[in-house]
Parts: sequence; C-alpha cells; structure tokens
Amino acid sequence: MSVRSVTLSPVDARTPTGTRQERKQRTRQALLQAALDLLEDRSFGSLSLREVAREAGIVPTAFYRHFGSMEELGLVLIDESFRALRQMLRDARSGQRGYEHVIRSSVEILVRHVHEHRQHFRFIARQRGSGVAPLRHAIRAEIRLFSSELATDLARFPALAGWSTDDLRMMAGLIVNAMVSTIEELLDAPADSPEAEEEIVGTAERQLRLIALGVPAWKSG
Amino acid sequence: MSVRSVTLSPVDARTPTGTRQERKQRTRQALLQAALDLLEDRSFGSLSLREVAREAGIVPTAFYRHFGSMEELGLVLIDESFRALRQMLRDARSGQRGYEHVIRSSVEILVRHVHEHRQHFRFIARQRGSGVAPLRHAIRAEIRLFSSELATDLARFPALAGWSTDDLRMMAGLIVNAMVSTIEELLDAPADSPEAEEEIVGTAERQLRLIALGVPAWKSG
DNA sequence: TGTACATCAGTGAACGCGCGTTCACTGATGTAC
DNA sequence: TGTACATCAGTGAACGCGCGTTCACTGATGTAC
Repeated sequence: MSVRSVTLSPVDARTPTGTRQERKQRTRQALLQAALDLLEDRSFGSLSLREVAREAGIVPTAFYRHFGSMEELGLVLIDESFRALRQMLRDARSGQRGYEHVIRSSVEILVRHVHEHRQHFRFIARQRGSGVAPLRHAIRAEIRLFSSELATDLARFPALAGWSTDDLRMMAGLIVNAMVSTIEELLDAPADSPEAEEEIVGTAERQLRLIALGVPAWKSG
Repeated sequence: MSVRSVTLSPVDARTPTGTRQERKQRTRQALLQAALDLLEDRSFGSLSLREVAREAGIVPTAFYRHFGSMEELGLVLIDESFRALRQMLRDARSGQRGYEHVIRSSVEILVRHVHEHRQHFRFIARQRGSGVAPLRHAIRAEIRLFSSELATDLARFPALAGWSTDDLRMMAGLIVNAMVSTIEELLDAPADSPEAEEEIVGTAERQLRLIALGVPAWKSG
C-alpha cells in the first residue's frame, strides 16, 4: 500500500484523527462492536480476549488499556443493552389509550427496537440463563427491575387500580415472559421473511389480549 | 492404599464387574453424569472433552470409545432431559378435572420433576438460547414439540372445544413460556428455602389462573 | 512560537498451560474349537 | 474343561495450536515553560 493511498483513505475508526482521548474512545467502541459481531452465532463464554482484540484490529495486550477482563467488557454490553430496553419501555409508556391500542403499539415498539438493536438483544438472549455466572446474574437483575417498572405502569390502568402489588407483579412477570419469548422468536426468524415476522407479532398480540381478557374476572387483594 | 482396602471397597462404577458390555455402559453413564456435574455453574460450550473425561475417571482418548465429540454427548443429554419432560406431561395428563385442579396438580408435578431431574433441567435451561448452535436448535425443536402436544391436550377442555388450532397453539405457547420461566426460577431458588419455592409456585399458579380466566371471554375461530 | 519532557495507547516477544486429536500399545474379556 | 486367537475399552506419549498474561518498548500526542 502506497503512502498516497493511506493519505487519501476516508476517515474511519483506524484513521488517527482527533485527540488522544477521542481515539481511545473509538478503540473502546471497536472492541465492544467486535464482541457483538462475533456473538452472531456464538456465546459470550466462548469468546476469547484475543479474538475480540483481533476483530477490533488491535494487539491482544492493548485490550487491557480498555477493559480489565472479558467479563468487564460483558458487563458494559449488558448495561448498553438494557439502556436500549429502558428506552423502549419509556416509548411504550407515552400516549396509551385502552387495552387494544396499548397492546398493538407495545408490540410494534418491541419489534422496532429488536430491529434497531438486534445485536444487543441477541447478546442478552444468548447470555441470559447461560454462560458466565456474573453476567447471567446481572441480566436476571435487570429483567426483574424491568418487570417491576412494568408492574408500576400497569397500576395506572383503571381496571387494575384495585390490584395488590403482588398480583401486579405476577401479571407483569407473565407479560415479560411473553415478550422475552417473542424477542427470541424474532431473533430466530429469517431476516428476509415479513410473513414469519407477522405471525410472531400476531401471536404476541393475541397472547397479550388473552391475558387482558382475564383481568375483569380476576379477584385481587 | 493397601490391597486389602481395595478388596473391601463397595461395588461402584469403578469396580470392574459385569460383562465388558455392562462396564462400557457404566463408563458411558459416568461421562454423561460427569458433564451434568460440571454444568452446575458452567455452560456446556465451556466444557472441554478433557475435563469431562477427567471427571469420569478415564483418559481423554477413551472418551472417543463412547462419543464422537462433545456435541454428540450434548445431544444425548438433551434426549435424556426431554424424555423426563415428556414423562412429566404424561403424568399431568392423567385424571384431570376442572381448571383449578388441573392448575394445582400440573404445577405440583412440574415442581416434583424439577427436584427429581434438577441437573437435566438445569442443563436445558442453560443451553436453551445460548451456546452451541446445534444443541440450541435441538432444544428449541423439542420445546416446540412439547408446546404442540400441550395444544392437543388443551383441545379436550370443553371451554376450548371451539378454538382454532392457531389459538390453541398461541395459548399453549403462553403456558409453556410461563412454565419455562417457573422452572428457571425454581433452579435459581436457594435449595433450602421452602418459602422461596412456595412463592414461585404461588406465582405460577396465579399466572395460569389469570390465563384461564381469559378463556371464556375469548372469541376464537 | 519553540523546546524539553511526560503521558500513554498500542506493539511484539515470550511464557507456561490446557486443549483436541493421532497413534501404537496393553491386557482383560469374549469366542471358537 | 483347556487352549489359541480375536476383540476392544482404556492407556500414555506426542503433536501443534490458541489461549491469557507479563514485560520492556515505541513513538505520537499532550503539556509546561
């Protein structure tokens, strides 16, 4: 490669521009992205530090300038992923009217976020329940927190106003299970098949509707 | 260790008794059991062939007398695990009368089977969604089959007699999700806390009850 | 603006280790006569 | 029952490989004067 071609190459992650701090940040992001890319069809526990460094275009030893270990990198990925999930919940909260509308718009928001943050969702789905224990526990804790927030939101519905906290949590858990399962099915579905996706979405909506239909008959408190 | 102590030791997996065939079978079982023991706090993908052989008390190369690879061993574990699950479903099928009774006895059977086949259930819970792709797909397929069988069973309830196949599958999926999540919570619960287990069981029962309450209001077909 | 020094992201050699897999083997069990 | 041979579960040495981590280093960027 000539000096000229290097000079003319477009600005990318490898081009040494910006302050030292900015470039360090860029390498850090490259490491996180490399891990997500490699997780396409692997589990986090089977990723090696060397693989991730290689994919990010740096030498293995430089990895330690950014993370103390692979586990530390994993915890950052979990944090990033749940930031996306929380954003999703915030979106779903705004402007809700009536069960049917809430169900439709919630599922639509879910699908949109799965598309937008596919790699993060897949990382969470893969790592949840399996693999490195500290990461597994961190994910469980985040999902529990997520479920609690949903329970709080549910309490705002008139039909659920009289429900006990325990029952609200029970219902939130049921919904979260259905949503997690829907996410997993969306991640598994062929990317180029809108029909497959529509069926998954339809099933998710009907599951939420069935749950909602049980509400008026429930005796809580 | 003296010759005498060896001579007096009780008959166990290591004692060379029985036909060659029987002893081979015992080593095979020791390998499967070794893998389950090691999976206590690990994921299958991180197990090495050498570790499993070591735990089973044989030399790494002897592993190949029993399985062609770790993946092959994993598939056998999946088969064994779902044999237990299918037995559970068969138990749950017998002698059902009315929603409330079915819900109580189904959850009770679930809890009993989780206790009896704890290691197999944990293996499935850990491997589902994560790790080695062929094993993940095998588990997904088994769960889908399991869900289909449940849908068939549901059709026998008078209240569900008129439901479309699609709606029965949708409801079965919802129930299976709740059950899978319940299994995961039972596996995570401290083994010596009956209160924690009772709460999980109580939540599972109420979730199934809420789903059942939606049935009369559902318009299917 | 120019100079001298400090910082520090990234380098590259080196280490000891456990891995999967091969190979020729051993010796107890099984079988044919 | 006794003998000669076949089978085959398990052994042990050896291989090349990628791993995480250490260490002393380089040289561009940043800072103090």
